[in-house]
Amino acid sequence: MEKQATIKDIARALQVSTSTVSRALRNANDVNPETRKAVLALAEELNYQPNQLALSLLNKHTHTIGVIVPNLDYVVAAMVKGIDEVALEAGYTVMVCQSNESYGREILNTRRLMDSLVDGFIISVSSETNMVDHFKKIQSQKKPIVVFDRIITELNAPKVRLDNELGGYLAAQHLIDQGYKRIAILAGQKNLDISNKRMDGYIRALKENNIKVDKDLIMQCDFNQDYAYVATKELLAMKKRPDAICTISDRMAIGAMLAIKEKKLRMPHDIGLVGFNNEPVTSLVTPMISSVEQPAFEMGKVTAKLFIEMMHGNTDLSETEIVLKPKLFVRESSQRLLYKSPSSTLTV
Amino acid sequence: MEKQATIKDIARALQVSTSTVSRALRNANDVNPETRKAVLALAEELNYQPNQLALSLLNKHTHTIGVIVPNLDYVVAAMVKGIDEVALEAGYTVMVCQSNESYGREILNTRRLMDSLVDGFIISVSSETNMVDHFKKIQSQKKPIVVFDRIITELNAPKVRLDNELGGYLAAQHLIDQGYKRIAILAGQKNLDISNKRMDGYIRALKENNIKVDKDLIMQCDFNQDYAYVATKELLAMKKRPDAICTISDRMAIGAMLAIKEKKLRMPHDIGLVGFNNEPVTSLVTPMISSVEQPAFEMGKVTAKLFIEMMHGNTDLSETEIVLKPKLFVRESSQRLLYKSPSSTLTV
DNA sequence: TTGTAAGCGTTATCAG
DNA sequence: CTGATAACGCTTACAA
Repeated sequence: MEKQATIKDIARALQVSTSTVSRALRNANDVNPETRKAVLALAEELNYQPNQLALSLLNKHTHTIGVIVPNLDYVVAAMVKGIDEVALEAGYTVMVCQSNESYGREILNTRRLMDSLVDGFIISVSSETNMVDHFKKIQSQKKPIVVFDRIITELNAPKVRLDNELGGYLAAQHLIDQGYKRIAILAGQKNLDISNKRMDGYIRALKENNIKVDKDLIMQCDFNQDYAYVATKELLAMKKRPDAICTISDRMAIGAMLAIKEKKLRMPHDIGLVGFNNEPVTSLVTPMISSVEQPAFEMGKVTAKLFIEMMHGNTDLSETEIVLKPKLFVRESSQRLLYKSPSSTLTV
Repeated sequence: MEKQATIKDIARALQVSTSTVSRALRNANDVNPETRKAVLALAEELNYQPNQLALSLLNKHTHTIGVIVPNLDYVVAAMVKGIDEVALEAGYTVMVCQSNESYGREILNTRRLMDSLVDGFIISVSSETNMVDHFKKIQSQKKPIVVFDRIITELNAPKVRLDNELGGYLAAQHLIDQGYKRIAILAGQKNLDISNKRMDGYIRALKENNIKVDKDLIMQCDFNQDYAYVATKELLAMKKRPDAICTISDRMAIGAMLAIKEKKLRMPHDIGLVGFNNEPVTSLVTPMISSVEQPAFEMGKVTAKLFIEMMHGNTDLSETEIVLKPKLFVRESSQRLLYKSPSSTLTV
């Protein structure tokens, strides 16, 4: 069982032509039962596996999907798992590459995957990405792209995303309902659609409730915990500090929480907090953090299904945009109405 | 720029043979400068990219590594990131597949990746895996395998792993140092080397300190939080309940913590707890959980390097086993000596 | 310096 | 029912 056996080996051993072997193997109808049996037996014995490379060269497809994601954080991992699930089922293998939030890395990844001749791409862009030339190049070569989660509007491709605007709205509206008046938001980078939309939702909630939008309460910072920590310290140092904070990720919420604890402010009494993603950690910290959940696994599945559909592609899906709904999970960090006093039930 | 341009297109356009084009493209020395210039210019214009499939078919390698992991949890994601880093640098693209802790899925993944003709494999086995036939099949076809993290001793392949025994030892010894007497352990499944080794370390620590090993205090349960929660409840219901618990993952530590809190026991006063992995969550919960750190990113890098070395493969590395050292991070959950009384400094 | 032809593993088309 | 032959895109002797 040294080198993989090929059709030729079988043909030679059986004194027939390669085409006969090929036919026998694929159960074509016009082959002598005797011959077929012999071929099948030998194939089994030699542990014959068709060389996919040769097939791909012939058929021009590899049954492989290139997935490019900015990182493999909790939510993204869940999305990837969803993609994986559906892809596997449909007979596709998935190549996952991380851009590490780097534009350059993303370009490199796309090139590498193109080289590997994936059949198409499923992409969530890096936070640095605001040009799409590298993706358009893919499309110009007729390879389908589906964009998900961090979509990029400039690209003409089917999209699957969360209703981020609604997510931001839900968070802010909830804080308003709880009686908070000066609500700040830790938004992400300016060029991320995902951040802007969540911020839009926040703004809409304020406006609908006739609360003036205060630019000073909008912090555009990096997605991560440390930046959020710093930004929150800034917010809390203001003369008129906010009495609630929306964030667009749980990681940022954690950063904010750390800054809040450092200031010895009590949640939800002195200040309210809402995260985003509904990671398990939100119900592990004290107080537990309210958070907007996105159906990550589901999103992955939907995206992969869309991709498969596109591959089979009769219909034009380029205008398709599937929007999934977020859901707010209310926990301690924002329920001011429930806890009038600094009750000890909050800290176990 | 419709279909990818091929060497033939260039040849036809320039009225030369494909071999000339091929040579010109690869800067072979025996080609007319004029011709070469023309070829290069046209290639550029047509955005010519060599078809890797054809090359692979010819050269029998794809510059692709198949990575199979049981899941994409925090630590694993970090390892994958490390692998990715090194692989990319070395010109390899990585195909990450999750087995979802399923033996069947793992087999499917290996077959798929073999079909995709990856050059070799980097593998961390599923918790269900105790047969290695599917891996031996790979090896019989001369594809290199490097096993990492969850290694499987039955397989004759280079291995990269944590000194799990030491990890377990560190945790238990620390608890002993803190004066805990009845130390339980939540170990993982029996067939996971990783679990057994950590348990061995725990046992060694007890023995070295002349503490009798009590079978009842050793719980073999699944890796996850819920099982750990249940197991801990059982432990705490014993007539002579343990006064400290070692776990082999932070997820399990969290499960244990939940059960402990439910019982209204105080950490570290009434009971000590140590986790494993040093995930960020350990310092976010109250009390903060001591945990054994493994250099995950580093492990990924080392593994990939070993793989690359194996590919270039002159030397026989099959006996190689690289062992990385864990490090204990001591936090509140186990520092009994520091906190004599149920001080409020523990809960913010 | 260039072209021809064979080969990588497979399938499809067309004769026989 | 079976066998040549060409083709997928590329490289590489070998010949010219």
